[in-house]
Amino acid sequence: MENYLDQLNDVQRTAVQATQGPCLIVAGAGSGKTRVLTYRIAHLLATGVKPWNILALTFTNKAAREMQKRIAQLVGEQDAAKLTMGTFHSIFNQILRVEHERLGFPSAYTIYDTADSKSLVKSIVKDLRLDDKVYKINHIMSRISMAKNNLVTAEVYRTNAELMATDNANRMPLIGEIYSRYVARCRQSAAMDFDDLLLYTNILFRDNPDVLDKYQNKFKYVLVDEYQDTNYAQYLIIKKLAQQHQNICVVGDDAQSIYSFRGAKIENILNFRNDYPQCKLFKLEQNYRSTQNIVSAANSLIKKNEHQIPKDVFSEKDEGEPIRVMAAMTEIEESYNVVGDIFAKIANLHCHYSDFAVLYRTNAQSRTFEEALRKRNIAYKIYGGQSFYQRKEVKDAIAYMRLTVNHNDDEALRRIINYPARGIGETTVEKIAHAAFDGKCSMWSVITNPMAMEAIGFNKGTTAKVNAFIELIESFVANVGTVNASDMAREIIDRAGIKNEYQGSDDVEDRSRLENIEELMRGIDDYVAANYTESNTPLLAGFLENVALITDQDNKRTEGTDSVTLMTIHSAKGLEFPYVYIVGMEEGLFPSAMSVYSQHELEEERRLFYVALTRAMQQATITFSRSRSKYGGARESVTPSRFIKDIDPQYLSQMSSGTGTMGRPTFGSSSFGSSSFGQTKAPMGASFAARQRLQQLRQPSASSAGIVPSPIDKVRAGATVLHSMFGQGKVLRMEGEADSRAAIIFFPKAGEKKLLLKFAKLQVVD
DNA sequence: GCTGATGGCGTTTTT
DNA sequence: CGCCATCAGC
Repeated sequence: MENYLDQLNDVQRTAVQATQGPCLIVAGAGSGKTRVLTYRIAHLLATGVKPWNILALTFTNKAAREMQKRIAQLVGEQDAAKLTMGTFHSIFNQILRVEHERLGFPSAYTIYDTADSKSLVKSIVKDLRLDDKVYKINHIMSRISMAKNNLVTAEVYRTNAELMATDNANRMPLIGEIYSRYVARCRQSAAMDFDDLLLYTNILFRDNPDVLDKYQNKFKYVLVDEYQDTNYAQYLIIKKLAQQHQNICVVGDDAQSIYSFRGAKIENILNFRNDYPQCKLFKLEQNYRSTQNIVSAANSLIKKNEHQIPKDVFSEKDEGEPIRVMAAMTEIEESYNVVGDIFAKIANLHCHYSDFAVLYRTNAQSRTFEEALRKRNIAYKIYGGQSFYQRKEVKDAIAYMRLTVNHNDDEALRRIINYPARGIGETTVEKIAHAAFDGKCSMWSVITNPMAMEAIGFNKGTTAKVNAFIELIESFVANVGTVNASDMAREIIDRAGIKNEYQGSDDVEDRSRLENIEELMRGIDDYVAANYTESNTPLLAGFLENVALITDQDNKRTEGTDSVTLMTIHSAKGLEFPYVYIVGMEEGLFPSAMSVYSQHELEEERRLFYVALTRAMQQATITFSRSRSKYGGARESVTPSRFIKDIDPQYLSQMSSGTGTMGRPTFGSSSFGSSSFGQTKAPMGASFAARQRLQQLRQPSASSAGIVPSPIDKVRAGATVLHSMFGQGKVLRMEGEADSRAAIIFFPKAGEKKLLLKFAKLQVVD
């Protein structure tokens, strides 16, 4: 502990020691950002600052946990546990639970997740009898979210000329109205969405100077990680909290700001020095992660951006290899090249599967790589996709718990009032919802109010069914304040009969649903175990307080297994791998986003590419396929990424282009991918290209020499070939075994034809 | 209520 | 091209 300062380089050490006053730490990729942050906190503690006076904010639970762990190693569990450390949302959620009265919310308010919000917006659009084809739910949600992130309340929204003009131009003049109703319905349901946690914190501090003062004095030292990712609401909270003591330290890297689509404002970090003119600026420029070549290549790329804090990231590691650029004819070949390369490295270099990462722009791009990895029996894990808490069965179970704790939670009620099916149909639910709307109350208040129910005029059967539902929930309520969360949750699951839906089925899906419910129960058990003391019985309400803020980003089940990582570049931020493949790099990072970038978007795409490159420690490989077009299909007139040419060529490999499938592409000229297949109607051109493609499949390119594509891929590629060869023919489906299949092709003039495919050799059968 | 057809639409993701 | 949501129809 006493020599912890020796474990830092000069800049890091000064940054750690500059504890007083505002401080901006610009941390280049791989420069030991987390290290500085944790040591800084340790140093604060060592110099006598009390742990409860320190607030440290992160963006993900994972980052918070990681930091907590590392601080505990430095200063011990005791002190580390007394720090206020966590995500923005979780910390301000905690504060709002305490100060709820100031905002007129009950302390057991529900947190609506994205699905709840979406369903609420949908129901409002329906109430207003608007066309949901015009009023696109996702668009409305992002407008509302954007407004909240910028602290624009519904009233302000509706009086803001610019916002209204935009909505009018988009033929959605009533978004302001939807926003108002959304806010009202959330209130009636005693619910906050994710954005509300930040918005209401701002309102709390704005309207209650005494409360603000209390927290300003509690948090004498404020530290923020990933500052480049803060949005306006977060920015303002931090600013207010730090106003009195001015001990605000933000850490981040403007070159890694890649979340503007969800409200992040790179300006926050760029303008920090304007907000705090006396701020001390530290630049962590030594990269401890990557070879010189990777660092230089990344620098040469990011240098092209106008808006940035200039810095000179350098590495003292070996020069290392140049960045490899590999082109392939098809995405299948691309994945074979990459996987073949991984395979060869594992065989030759004695490295592990977990040393490799395949990074792409969109989740959909993982498919071909998954298949290629499976063919080779290489273990892989794929990040992204549905998270545990978003699964239907888990959400259903939690909805029961939510409704038990907060009766007014309309979204929970809607979800389970007829689940498992108890004969309460949609019509009934809509009638209740309307009555709730008219009465400005929650749906629960309607169904538990005999007069209201009478007024709607349900028949006996329906009334009985609704009453049975009420009784079920009421029976939980009796115990929810005394029985511990585990037992309570078990009682709810059993009595609600959720498991019956899946029990006894031998469908794998149903099995996994049961397992997920068990997993949820174990999670609640863990919560109880972690919070149990003699004087404190952890209740269900306590578990629910945070459950919406939990994600399973770092899943225990996949952690530690030796496997290749497949993920989007976005989710790779903060990680590092010896070998990184940045794949699918044609047409920029996002296949359909050709030449649509505004200057800002272009710079963010460049930063994204920068993030991808700087994940690599030993070697980075960029690959792209010449056949990928916007939505599948075969098209050859694809320009290679405009971003590859932003890298200084001296850091790129000059690979042999002997096979025509490898090597550095020719930039800026039509010689690359000049054949116009897919656009042409000339069958000869198409079949020439198709023959070429077949050639590719028969003769694997240099990097994949010795690797024979599996029959399935040949057939799959075969389908593409067929499509190309016969021009207007449409491959309807494939039949038969992998190595000998039939392709059913529909020809507009000749009708259906069956073609036999044997190892990609074609034979017309019918 | 469930199933098949049909049509529309399509980044990145944490909380 | 495929996946999803939605809806008609049993």
